[in-house]
Amino acid sequence: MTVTPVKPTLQDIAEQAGVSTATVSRVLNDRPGVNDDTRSEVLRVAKEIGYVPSITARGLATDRTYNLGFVTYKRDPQPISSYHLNIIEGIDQAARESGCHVITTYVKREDMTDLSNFSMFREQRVDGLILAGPALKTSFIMGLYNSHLPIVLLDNLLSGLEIDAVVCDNRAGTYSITSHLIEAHNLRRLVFLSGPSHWFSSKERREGYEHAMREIDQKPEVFYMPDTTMNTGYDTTRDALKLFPDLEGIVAVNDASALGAIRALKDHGLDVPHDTAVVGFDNVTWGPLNEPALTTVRMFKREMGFQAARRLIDIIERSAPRGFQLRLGTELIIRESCGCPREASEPFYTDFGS
Amino acid sequence: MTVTPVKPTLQDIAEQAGVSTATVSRVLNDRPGVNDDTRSEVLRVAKEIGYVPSITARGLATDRTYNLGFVTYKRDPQPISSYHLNIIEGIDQAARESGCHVITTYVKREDMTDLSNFSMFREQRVDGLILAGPALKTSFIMGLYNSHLPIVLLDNLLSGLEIDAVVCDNRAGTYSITSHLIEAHNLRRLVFLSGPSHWFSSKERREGYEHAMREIDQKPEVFYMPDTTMNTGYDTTRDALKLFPDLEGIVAVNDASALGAIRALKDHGLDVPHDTAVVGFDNVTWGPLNEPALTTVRMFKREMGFQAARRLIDIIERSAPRGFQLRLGTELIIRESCGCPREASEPFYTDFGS
DNA sequence: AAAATGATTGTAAGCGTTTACATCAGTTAT
DNA sequence: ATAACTGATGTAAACGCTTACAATCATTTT
Repeated sequence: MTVTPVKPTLQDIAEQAGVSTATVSRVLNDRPGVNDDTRSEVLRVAKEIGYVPSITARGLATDRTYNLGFVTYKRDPQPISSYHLNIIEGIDQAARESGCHVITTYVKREDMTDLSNFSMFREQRVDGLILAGPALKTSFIMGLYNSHLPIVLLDNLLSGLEIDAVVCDNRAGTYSITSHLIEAHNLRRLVFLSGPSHWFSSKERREGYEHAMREIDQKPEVFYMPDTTMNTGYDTTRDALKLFPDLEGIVAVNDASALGAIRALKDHGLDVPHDTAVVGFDNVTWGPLNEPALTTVRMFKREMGFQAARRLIDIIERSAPRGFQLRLGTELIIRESCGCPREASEPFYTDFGS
Repeated sequence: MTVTPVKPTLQDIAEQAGVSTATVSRVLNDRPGVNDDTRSEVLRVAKEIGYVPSITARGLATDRTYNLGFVTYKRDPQPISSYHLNIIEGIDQAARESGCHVITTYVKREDMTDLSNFSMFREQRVDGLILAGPALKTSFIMGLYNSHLPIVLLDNLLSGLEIDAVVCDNRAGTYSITSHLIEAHNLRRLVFLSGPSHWFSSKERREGYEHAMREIDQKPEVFYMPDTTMNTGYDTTRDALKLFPDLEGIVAVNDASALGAIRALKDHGLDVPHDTAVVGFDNVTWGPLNEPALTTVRMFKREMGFQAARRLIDIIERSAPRGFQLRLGTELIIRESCGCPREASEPFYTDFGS
C-alpha cells in the first residue's frame, strides 16, 4: 500500500491541481482572495494525496516553532510535583486549539544559574514560555524576560514589572479558610506555616491569614519554612508545638505541608481536628483520602494553565499588549480536618489511576 | 544593550571569520576535514557574537525535528495520572543528553479513532514517539506503527510484532507479592483485582498471581475491572466481599485500586490488614501515607522512561534494528497493608510539594 | 472607447541550515 | 617536470513553506 512513503508537499498539490504553490498556501491558510472553485479543488487534492504540512518548513518561513514551553522547577530527589499535572492539562488544551504543542521541561537549581545552559530552549525551540511556580529564581526569570521571548508567569508574579502572569486570589483564599476556622469552629490561636518569605504566593497567603487574625485582634504567628514539602511541614509543626503548646489550629500554605502537619500532630499524640485543626491550600488529589480528609482551598489549576497558554498565544500571534495580570478566584473545600463533620463522600479523582 | 535583537546566523559567522558557511557548518557539527586554526577561529567568532543554531532550519535541512513525543491516555474527568510523572522525568533526561526535547500530549478516547486527528503530531512534530500505558487502543498504536514513525511502547507490548517496548517484570512482581502474603502471613484465600483482560500489564500481573496460587493448590479468583481507578477498586471489592465473605486478602493490579479496596473493606467494617490484607502494584507516592501504609511492588518508572527514550533515540539516529524488548525488574516494598509491622518511617517523597 | 478598478493567480525571493560536488594548493610519486 | 593524490575550503542546490510584488483579465467608471 504505502510503497513510497514519501511525504507529499505543497508542490505536489500545486502540480496536481494545476495552480501555483502560492495559491495552495493561501488556501491552506484560509486566506482571502482565492476563487471558490480553485479553493475546493486544492482542498480536494490535498485530501486525496494525504497532505500534511511540514511544521518545520512553515516555521522557518514564518519564524515560529508553533511550540510552547512549559518550565517548572524540580528539586532532587523529590519527584516532579503532580501539582503541575492539572496545569499542563489546561495548557495542552489551549495549545491544541491554536495548533501548538507543548514542550515541557524541569529545571533544577543548577540549571538556573546560567541562561546559556538553557539556550536551546530559549533561542529556538519555542515561541514563548510559561514559567510556573514560586521556586524559579528571579534572576532566571529576568534573564528570560530580557531576552524578549514572550513569557507568562503562572502562580507567580514579579512586582513592578510589565510581565504577564496568571495567579489565583491567594489572599482571599487563606482569608476565607482562616475565617472559617475562626467563625465556624470558634478557634483563635492559629499559626501559619509559610513558604519562603520571598515566594509570591506564600506572601499573599500569609497576608490573607494575617488579615483574618487581625479582625479578631489576635496576633498572627508565622513560621517560615525553607520549602513547602510534607517533610518540612512535619518538622515545622514540631517546632510550632514547642512554642505554642496551646495551639488550636494550623493554617498551612499548601496541602503538602498541611499533611505533614497532621502527621506531626498525630505523632505528638494530638487528635486532628479535635485537638488541633489543620487546613491547607491547593486541593491536591490526596486530600480526600487523608484521615481526616483535608479541608483546603481549591485553586483552579486547569483553568490557570489554560488561561496562561491563551495569553501566551495572544502575545505571540497578535503581539497583544504586555503586562496583563489575571487573577482567578478560589473555592473553599470543606472536609474534616477543620473540624466539620464528614460529608457524603466524593468520588475519588485520584491522579494515579493509570 | 540589545539594540538590535537580531539573531546571528551561520552566515554572520562565515563573514566575520572570512570563511564559507559550509566550513562553519562543519565546525559546528564537529565534522573532520577542517584546519585547526580555522576551526578555532570559527568557534571564537561564534561565541563572540552569541550564535545559537536555528533548530528549525537545521530540521528542515536534515529532516528531523529533534523532538520526541510522549503520548499517553487521559480519561475525562479523571486528571492526568501522576503515574506518568516519573516516566517523564526519565524521558526528559535521556532526551536532553541527546539534544532533544519532549513534547507531551494526552489523548482521549475519541482522539484515537482517527489517526488524522493526530496528524500534526504524527507527521511533523517529532522524530519518534513513546506511547505509554495500557489504555491506548491497539488500532491507534498499529496505525502509528504502520506510518513508519519510530515508536517505542512503555509498559505495554503488542505481541507478535517487531515493535520496541520497555516493560517491567509484571509476573515476577505479583508472584513475589502474592507469595509474600502466602508465606509470611499464611494467607490462602486471595483474590486478584485485574484491569481489563486485554491490557498487557494486567494480564501479566494476573499470571504472576495465578502462578503463586497454583503453587499452593488454591483456585485463583480474578475480578476484571473496566478500569483501574480507585473508585472501581472500591466497587469491585464490595462485589468480591459478597462472593467471598471469608476473603483473606486482595492482590490488586495497581495501587489505585488497592487503595480503593482498603476503603471498601474499612467501610464494610473490616480491619486492614488484620481481617483482610491488601497489596498493590506501582508504588505511588501516597502509598506510605495511607493508613495502613501500602505494601506494593515498585516499578522503576524513571528508569523505564529513560530507557525508552534512549531506545527511541537509537532508532532515530542510528536506525538501530527494531523490535527490542527491554524488561526491567521490580522491587517488593513491604509496608503495613500486608500485615507486616510498621517500619521506621521513610521520608515523605510526596509528589505534591509546592 | 479609454481608463481605472478589483479579483484572482503566478513569480520568485527568501527563511537558516546541510551537503554533494567542485576547486585549489600543496605534496608525493613517477 | 608531470601526474596523481590529499587536505582544506568554497559553491550552490536543496529542504518545504510564506509572501511581497507583478501580471492577467473581467468589470466598471468616465
